[in-house]
Amino acid sequence: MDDSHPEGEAGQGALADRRAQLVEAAVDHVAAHGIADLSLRGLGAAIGVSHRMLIHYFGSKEQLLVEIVRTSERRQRDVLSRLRLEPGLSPADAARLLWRHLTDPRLAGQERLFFELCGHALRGRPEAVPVLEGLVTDWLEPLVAAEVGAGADPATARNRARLGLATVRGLLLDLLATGDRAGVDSAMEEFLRLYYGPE
Amino acid sequence: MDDSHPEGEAGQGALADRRAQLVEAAVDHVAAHGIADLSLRGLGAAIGVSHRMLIHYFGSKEQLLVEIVRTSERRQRDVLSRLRLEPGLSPADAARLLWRHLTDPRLAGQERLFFELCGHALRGRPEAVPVLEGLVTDWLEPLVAAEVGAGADPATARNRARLGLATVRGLLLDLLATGDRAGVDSAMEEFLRLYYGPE
DNA sequence: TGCCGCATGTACCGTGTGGTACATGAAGCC
DNA sequence: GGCTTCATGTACCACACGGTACATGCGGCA
Repeated sequence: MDDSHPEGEAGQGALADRRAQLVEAAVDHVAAHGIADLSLRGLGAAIGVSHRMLIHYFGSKEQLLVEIVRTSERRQRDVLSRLRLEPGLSPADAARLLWRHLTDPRLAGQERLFFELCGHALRGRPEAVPVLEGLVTDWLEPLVAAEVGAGADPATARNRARLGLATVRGLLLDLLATGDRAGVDSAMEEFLRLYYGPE
Repeated sequence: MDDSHPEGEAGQGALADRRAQLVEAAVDHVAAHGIADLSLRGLGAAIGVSHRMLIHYFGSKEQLLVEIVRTSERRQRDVLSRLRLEPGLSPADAARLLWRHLTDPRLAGQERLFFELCGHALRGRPEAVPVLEGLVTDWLEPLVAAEVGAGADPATARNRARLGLATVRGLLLDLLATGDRAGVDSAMEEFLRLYYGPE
């Protein structure tokens, strides 16, 4: 068979639906088992298709990986967008809420995948490189806005935002590595004290 | 040939010397090219031996990886131990010096390898798992000691140390991902201001 | 010299991989 | 009913991998 493959960009046919469904299942599997030694056969067996079908729908493993990374990034952003902040919240409490969401054990697989992708991206693995570009810039803009809104001058706001992002990432890595939730939470509280002042 | 392989633990024969020499070359190569898709053949070709020899000296690829990780961790610790601090230095200046050392571009490959190994370790890859154990604990002790020495009570010292470690890691990841040295340095300065107070 | 032990190379094996050719079978359409 | 179209499965290919068997050659040593 030709397998003359379908639309180059996103379409809305049943075919695109099936693609989306497969990539969702793939991201679930990858978040649980890692992306490093993913094989089309193993993935297919796990999500109930033959590896032949994965090639059929995505053209190549490389393309599949690209889609997986894209979807994983989208999920990461969704974590933030699902966070509904009540208007009356202090900045420190808003940060606490965000931290609690990020460290939800149900997200652990996704967070592990994030750090795994960072490792691959730092090595120039093409499907993961886009992660690097969004790694800081994507998150900086809203954080800077929050800082400016809280009264910081733009230069300081940028530094503070970048610092906050880095600290959250570092503590998240600590948490995933050690599992010491109490210890990491305490360190985060210490940070919030330094960052927003006591009380 | 039998290849009845040599000492189970470190010895001092010429054989152990050759092993050490090979693993040093291997770490160099891995720091430059990543460990994810390392193959015995590729590594052998890069460092001038046949893949047969790597099996001969290390027994298996897995054992080689273990040695590579061990040596890479030792190098990481050496970065710290080579740092000679003059006694008169303020804590903030000592931190600045450490930061400058850690972000030396010549260490970039090593730092990338560190994050790459974190990713593998978080997935339970056996050769990398030891990284997780030392990831926080190894560094916490000296940092806590420094904090206590600077007058913090033990509980606060622990939180501050953990926070400092996480922030450094997060900013290091930012630097490797974006290459924006000036931006990351500014964020670090902001952190030092919060952490040690102005001036 | 003749032997031996060890380091190294070459050729090979079985396996798992990404990817392809071809078969099959069900749905739609005239 | 006969035809096409498409999704899916099966069988296969070439390749690179980790690992092994065997050959070769060099240094010490009696």
